[in-house]
Amino acid sequence: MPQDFRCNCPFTSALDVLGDKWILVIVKQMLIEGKETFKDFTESEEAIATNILASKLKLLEEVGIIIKTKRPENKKTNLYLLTDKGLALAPILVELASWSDGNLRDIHPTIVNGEAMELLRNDKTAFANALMNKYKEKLAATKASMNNQ
Amino acid sequence: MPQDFRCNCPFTSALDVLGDKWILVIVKQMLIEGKETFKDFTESEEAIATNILASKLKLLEEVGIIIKTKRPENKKTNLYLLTDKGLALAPILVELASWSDGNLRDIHPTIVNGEAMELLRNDKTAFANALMNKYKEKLAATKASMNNQ
DNA sequence: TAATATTGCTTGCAAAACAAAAGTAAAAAA
DNA sequence: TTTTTTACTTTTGTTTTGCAAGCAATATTA
Repeated sequence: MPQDFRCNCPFTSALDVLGDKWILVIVKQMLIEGKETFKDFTESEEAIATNILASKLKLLEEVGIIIKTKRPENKKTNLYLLTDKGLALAPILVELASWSDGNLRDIHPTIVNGEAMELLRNDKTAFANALMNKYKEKLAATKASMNNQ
Repeated sequence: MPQDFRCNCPFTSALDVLGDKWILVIVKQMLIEGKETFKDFTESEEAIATNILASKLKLLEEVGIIIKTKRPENKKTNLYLLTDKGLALAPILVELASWSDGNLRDIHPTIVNGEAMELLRNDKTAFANALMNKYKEKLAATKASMNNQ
């Protein structure tokens, strides 16, 4: 199923791809929590069911937000990594968190409010860039370790 | 049903509220296309079904993103207006459109690419602020016309 | 004023998406 | 070589979505 779009509106088209409860949560887990294997995702606090995880990972790969690889020394464990298209979602995630921070605490008082949130509040663009750079470094390290094998 | 949250993560919590195919499309229609009545929404190009529209409007109201009013001279037509909490979604919408612009054209070449998109590309923050200010002016005008009656 | 149209829904039903639990096959570890 | 781990798939519901029709209250037109 090659993604279907409702119309030519850029807002709506983004939601045709990203508009559900899981897609961006998976991207967040990769970008912020460093998850990269099927098992990693099943162990997250959001507790996604394995059948849904499998279908969403497939969709993310089809759209080009992630790629699926393996480390040369391990034939079993798949590695799911963000592409540039996936990394470009960082500013959306940051805006989502910022909106929660400012507008959801009245109906959901236990939303975390740590040091990272302070940084995010202070400069959203810088926060998003930091996330992307950190992930790019990780990607570079992963690639390097693969070539060493 | 008072909104349920999966966990205390600000990213995930935003998606608990906004993560579906319609919520942000309705907000977009209000903020960008100036829609404000039930009929307005049913006539949009995204063609939402009336039962889904009704349920989503209810949810948006419960969460506090919109309010439902009437003009004093018309007892039939409901007016749905964005609250501050709803207006604060503008930066998210802008980031979504920006991501589409830069990352979806390969699989969806007919995404619109007009003058507005150029402005958005040029300065996302300014674009979001302009949207919010324009809507606030409209709100002020609506309120004023109500007091005149 | 009576008939007609409009607005804002609700209801019923089929299809698709989501979810919990269990099962499975290949690879890795003991 | 047995056990465990990883990455799924399958099965069986339940919930959400979507289409079509219906309906009541208000507004408009004749």
